[in-house]
Amino acid sequence: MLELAILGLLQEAPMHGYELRKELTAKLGAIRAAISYGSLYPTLRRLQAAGWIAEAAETPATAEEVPALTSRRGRVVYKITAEGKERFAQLIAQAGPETYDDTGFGVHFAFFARTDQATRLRILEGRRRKIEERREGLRDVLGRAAERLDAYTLELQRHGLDACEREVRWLEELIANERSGRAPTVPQPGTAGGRRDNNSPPPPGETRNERP
Amino acid sequence: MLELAILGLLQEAPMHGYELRKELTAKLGAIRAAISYGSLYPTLRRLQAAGWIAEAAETPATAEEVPALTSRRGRVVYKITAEGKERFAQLIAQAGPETYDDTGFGVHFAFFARTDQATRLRILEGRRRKIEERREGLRDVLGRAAERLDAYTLELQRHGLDACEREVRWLEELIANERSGRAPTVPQPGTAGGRRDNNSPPPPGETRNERP
DNA sequence: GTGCGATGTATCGGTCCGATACATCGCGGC
DNA sequence: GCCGCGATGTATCGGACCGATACATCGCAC
Repeated sequence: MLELAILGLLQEAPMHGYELRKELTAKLGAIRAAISYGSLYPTLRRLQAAGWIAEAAETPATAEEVPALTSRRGRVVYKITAEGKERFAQLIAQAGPETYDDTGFGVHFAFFARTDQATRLRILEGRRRKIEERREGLRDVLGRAAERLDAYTLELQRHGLDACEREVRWLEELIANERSGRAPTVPQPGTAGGRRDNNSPPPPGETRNERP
Repeated sequence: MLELAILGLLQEAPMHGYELRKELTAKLGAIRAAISYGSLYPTLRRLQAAGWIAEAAETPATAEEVPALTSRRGRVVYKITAEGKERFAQLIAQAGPETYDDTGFGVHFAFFARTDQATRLRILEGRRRKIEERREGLRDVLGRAAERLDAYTLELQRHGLDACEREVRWLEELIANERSGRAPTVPQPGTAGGRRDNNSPPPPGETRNERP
């Protein structure tokens, strides 16, 4: 998952580790707390070894000398390679079972702007199926095994069941949008009107994963 | 976390691994998919080595002989020890930062029936604080960084924000319940009346972690 | 009698986390 | 003038947990 997220982000701009973590946190804030450096740096090393990313020269640009002298080992900026872009396209399109768990789905969804419509639909439906299964499991427990469990455990299940039902509805709307119209935004009927002027610029417009 | 969950479950009855996994899945179904055997068995070994749990003789009960002969190595039933109960009480009462992440909170909550009220309150409030922080982070991103992100990413954040707000409300109700009255069930105003005769038997009644 | 799904124990490699360490830079306070 | 401190920045280590895999037994349907 981290691999996919890094390749996706580096496609927008070259970055060094610290920056990458911040962007990752902003983009995936809804689904996970913050990527640990203990995962990030080893993964960067792995991706570099595989040839999917490469060190970009830390451009002094138009800077005068300041030409080292003190050994210089500051930030390491990475950029994605052509092979890396292919790898990203492959990862984003193929759907294993891990594509539908909480984290996997979140990461895939976060890069839907770089995913073609058929794949988007396939992933949304797979996720819906998975959540429906979880929902049925919870209903079973709440129905059949209710008297074996204490009130707190039951309350936890109820809250989980509610979250499942809500997510299924959300997915339904996204799927409907995907099939007919286009804009990824959901109307959100409950919470009054939009809080600002519901910013949906021209729909991201099939940004493809070909080379620019 | 797994350690805490196992200790908690074995306090209800001795069990073997397979059974433990099923119970774990039923009890924690709302917060995680299913515990892997790749975690479960090593953890059982670790707990046994530490003396928190012990192998219970696989009672043939009143069974006639069938006394081995074929080397016999079937299910291994574990039971909790006195030291294990102490360990459980210690783990359940102490709150590190991991107590408030999704999994940690879920496990603690699932054993609230074995937790004293002061600790319950502390954990609920800690969790609320953490979710409020996540919520603020998402609001920031949706407010300030909105134009830098594509429509799908924004929709993901919105959905996450909604989940945060919902969980905060849920926690508020639980906290209020905990402070004044007693029953852990939340009134749930939206979804009509209870689906069955809302089974809250005598409130779990401070089941303490002393020996029975 | 045979295959097949549920029950049951177990290991291995890999991903990711949390703690920790350490170095630099800019800025405000004394 | 200089000192601390928070932000920036790279890096490693042990441990928790997962997913795949292997293998053995039992009961039952076909």
